[in-house]
Amino acid sequence: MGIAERKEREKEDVRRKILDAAHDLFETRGYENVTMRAVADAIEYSPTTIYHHFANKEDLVQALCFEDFAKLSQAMGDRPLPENPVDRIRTLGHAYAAFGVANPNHYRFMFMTSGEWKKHANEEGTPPARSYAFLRDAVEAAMEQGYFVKGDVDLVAQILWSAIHGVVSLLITFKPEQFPRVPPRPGLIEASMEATLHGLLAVRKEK
Amino acid sequence: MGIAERKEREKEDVRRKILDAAHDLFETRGYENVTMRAVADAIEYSPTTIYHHFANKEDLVQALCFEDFAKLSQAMGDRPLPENPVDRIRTLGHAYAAFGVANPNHYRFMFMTSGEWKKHANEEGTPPARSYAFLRDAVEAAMEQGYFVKGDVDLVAQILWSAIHGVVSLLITFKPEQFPRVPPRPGLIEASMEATLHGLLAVRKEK
DNA sequence: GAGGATACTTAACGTTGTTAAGTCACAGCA
DNA sequence: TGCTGTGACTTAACAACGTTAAGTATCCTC
Repeated sequence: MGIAERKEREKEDVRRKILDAAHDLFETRGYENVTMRAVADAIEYSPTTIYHHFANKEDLVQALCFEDFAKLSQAMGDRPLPENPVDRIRTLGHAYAAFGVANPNHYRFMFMTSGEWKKHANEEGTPPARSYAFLRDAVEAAMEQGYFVKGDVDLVAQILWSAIHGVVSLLITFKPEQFPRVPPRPGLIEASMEATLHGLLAVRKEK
Repeated sequence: MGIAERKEREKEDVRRKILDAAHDLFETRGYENVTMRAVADAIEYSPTTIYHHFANKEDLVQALCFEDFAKLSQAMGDRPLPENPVDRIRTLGHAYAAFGVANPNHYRFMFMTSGEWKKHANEEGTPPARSYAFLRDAVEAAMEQGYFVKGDVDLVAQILWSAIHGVVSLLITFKPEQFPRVPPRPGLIEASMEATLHGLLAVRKEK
């Protein structure tokens, strides 16, 4: 009885088309220009069709977002990670920043807009949680091996996350010429990460 | 001939009413619920009236934004700033973070959405530029007095800005229970600022 | 071939930002 | 005092948005 499977597959195809078209629009026209009608036009279906595959726009955009989180955690995990935990944090940070700068519209939606869908971001196994786990593990190792002062692993992971997120989000929010007074300095990403890492290293002199 | 002045004043009053109503809506209902009609309802005028005071919604919201930037730079400058430049950076950071956490919707619009209006953010004398100047001056002093390694003042200022911005923006984007795996650790703001400052201090041990 | 499920479309609703056209009060001049 | 014009404001409408009720068409099942 392959008929049900074929129908399933055809329905899945349309769903895929919708997601791909939405992804494209997202990237080329930005979030505010991803309208249900535009997506429908792109795949040559009526707007109503989308509602047979997604409950509403938020639902569609959440599905898109989870796919992007999966891409992010893949980008963070695919190249071989250094043994040294501090170097590992550096590598992860670079992959994270590169993803954000290369996909500003997706990054904006993933990390810079609130939404009910983020309700499940903290559940183990979801893409956001997996991305965070990469960082957390490295921080834990860095503490165990004496690179960082032993302490609250999540606090340190959040410090590192917010530092790199701060740079990325400023870079994609303000065009270079819109930065207050001075465009972003070249090497800001690296310099910010190095400063934060240095600040966390165990051997340091108090002010 | 006080008539022209009185008319001027009356027009200014309506403009003020619009801005105040929009400000309130912004705070209580969030950006997406600030509609021209809602603002008009709040001040008991027709929606069209707003267009006699502002070119369009973006223009209105830009005016709102510049006012908020003025409040921010006031919040950063009103309490007496410590002499010690590193302490001054701490104080400025706290004021900045407190403003962001207390006014998430305004903060979101000021620092987390791109817009043509930000075109003028880099011009000297504008509120955004003034806020940045506070930080930059402190960094410059910290370098001259030997607290920070002498180098690119703007780079260091941008590192500090992005660090504190990263924390604030994550805090107002993700509800505590939406953080990946673990809610924001208490003291994250302070810990992040201290880590960054330590990382920038002149006396430090390389890894 | 009848019945029914399922994928899709048409047409509409209410809401949004925005604007063309019109009203109305009042200052300035005769 | 009455005419005139300016300018603040309103009414009514437009197109585009997200969303949905109702209808059509296609194809599997019996």
